[in-house]
Amino acid sequence: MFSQEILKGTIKPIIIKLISDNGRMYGYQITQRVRELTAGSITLTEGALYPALHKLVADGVLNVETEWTGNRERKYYSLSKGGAKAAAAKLEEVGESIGVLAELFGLRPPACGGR
Amino acid sequence: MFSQEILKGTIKPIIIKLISDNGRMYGYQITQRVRELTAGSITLTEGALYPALHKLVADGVLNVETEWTGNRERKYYSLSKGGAKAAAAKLEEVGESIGVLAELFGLRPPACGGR
DNA sequence: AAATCATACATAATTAGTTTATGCATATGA
DNA sequence: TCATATGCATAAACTAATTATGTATGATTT
Repeated sequence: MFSQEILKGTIKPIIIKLISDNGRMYGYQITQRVRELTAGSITLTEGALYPALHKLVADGVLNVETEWTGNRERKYYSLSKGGAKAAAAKLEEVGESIGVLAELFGLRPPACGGR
Repeated sequence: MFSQEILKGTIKPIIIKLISDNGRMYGYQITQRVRELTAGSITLTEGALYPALHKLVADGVLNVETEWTGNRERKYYSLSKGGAKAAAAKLEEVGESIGVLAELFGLRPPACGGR
């Protein structure tokens, strides 16, 4: 069982990670992809997702382009030029942080040669 | 650089982990131990720590005993009888969650034989 | 002697982030 | 026709953390 409380503070990094990997994505797609990648463990709610996306745009990290497929609106997000550097730094920071937590909680078997 | 935002939602599990490992600890000691174990990466602020401790007591997870060493007050916390089971479950949940995040962020080299 | 730091507790106001609930709109399948 | 899926969005309520204080003692530094 995934602990949703751990998710706090990770939504923006998750968005950045997915967009970094896929070039550009739209909101609904992000929720589906996260569900897929985590085998249902993580569910991003709209109430958390959309404000986070808007904030990333406001902060200049992401760009938005609105497109219409048939009669349906989609807002594609991608890393802004300036945002790409910030995003990479952020991801590294998050990686380190997760590593620290993993170690603190004894989740890194030393035999495995932790990174 | 550790991202404090990742810390959100992990304070109570961290407390539980340390007390599980050490039997009983007092607040200030927990802050010092966490700093030590994480080589300064994680700093628990009092404003987050004490309310969390009080809540764990209120929830019946922890017991408190007040002691005096010289003229200084210490409140030792330990797992309550009922809390031990809940604590173990919580720690497993957190372990899984960190694992899911690690995988999502690509922090688990498959060569290492993910868990 | 005074100031600063370490130990040790605590709370209150503010800020931030999430959940829950709701809303709009189109398309599809039961 | 009603539920489900797609796709966006926001607002109220809740939870949790930061920041800023506050009390008090002991040790160390200036």
